[in-house]
Amino acid sequence: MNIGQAAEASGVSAKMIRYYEEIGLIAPPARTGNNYRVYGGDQVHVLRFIKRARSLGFSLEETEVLLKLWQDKSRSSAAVKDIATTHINDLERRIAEMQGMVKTLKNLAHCCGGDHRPDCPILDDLAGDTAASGNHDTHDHHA
Amino acid sequence: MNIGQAAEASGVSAKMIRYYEEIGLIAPPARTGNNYRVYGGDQVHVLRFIKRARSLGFSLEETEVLLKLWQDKSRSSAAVKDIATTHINDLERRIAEMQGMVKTLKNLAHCCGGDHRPDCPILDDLAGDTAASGNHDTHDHHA
DNA sequence: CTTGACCTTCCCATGGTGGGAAGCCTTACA
DNA sequence: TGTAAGGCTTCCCACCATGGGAAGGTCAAG
Repeated sequence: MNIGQAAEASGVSAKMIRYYEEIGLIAPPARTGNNYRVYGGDQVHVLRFIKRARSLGFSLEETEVLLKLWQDKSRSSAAVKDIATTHINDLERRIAEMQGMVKTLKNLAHCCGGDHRPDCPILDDLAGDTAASGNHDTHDHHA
Repeated sequence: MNIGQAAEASGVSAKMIRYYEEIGLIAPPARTGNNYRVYGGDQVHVLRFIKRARSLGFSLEETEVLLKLWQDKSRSSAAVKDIATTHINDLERRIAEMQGMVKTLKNLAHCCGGDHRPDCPILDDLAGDTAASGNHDTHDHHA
């Protein structure tokens, strides 16, 4: 199985497969006489593992640890759970952060006319002219 | 006002101020005889604008557009609102994506014993041995 | 034998940010 | 006056993952 087939079978691009090898995430595969990489079912399985971990938002670093745990038959599931819960917390922190942004932006957008006139509380907020004053230099020439 | 003071006054690091200048986000400031950058209140205002936009998750590209709109006294607030709502949608899409990850992970973590034994549905899922079997440890562990 | 589809390595780009080196300038203090 | 500290300048490198593409080797089918 060449790298192209392995990519197709795993859903990981050939580019990334080479990269994962380069950074030591996966072992260098065998090579044919023409220097082509050759992969087997096991390697594809590993690649799919990586792909799935990435799709759940684990970093490559975390993925590497998970991969080692997966291959370590005497692991404790607690170690895996630790990584997962840490990652969940991280995700939830980022979600909350973004939700804060959304909330603020929705507020601002709600107050913005969205018309042909220049008056815009969104820009006022960005500029630091918070609602209190409300009077940036505008309304000089408006409709 | 040197770059250090401008950084302090705006909350944007000196490093970033130079970078923003390099990519054309802000205009090159005047220089003193010793080649030091000199900033005034206006520039600091611009930097604070950028800082605020970044803190709301706008990309530098979006920030550049917003900055131009801010400085265009004849803008229409609709243009600003468009950018904001697009950004809100983008944020909400990413939030939903991460929430999906969290949901899956919580499920898996909930089913994981988190003990000294190796059986771990999280790894099973990553490995693709998911639902079909489902018989990891079905046995009761003090979950 | 040619054509096209692979494979190889190598370099570059992205988005934002930080780190740090080498060298100049200014200020303060002994 | 000498020196030390700290600020400024430019320049290069690093991160995290991923993609793009060039230059060249190789293989299979027509």
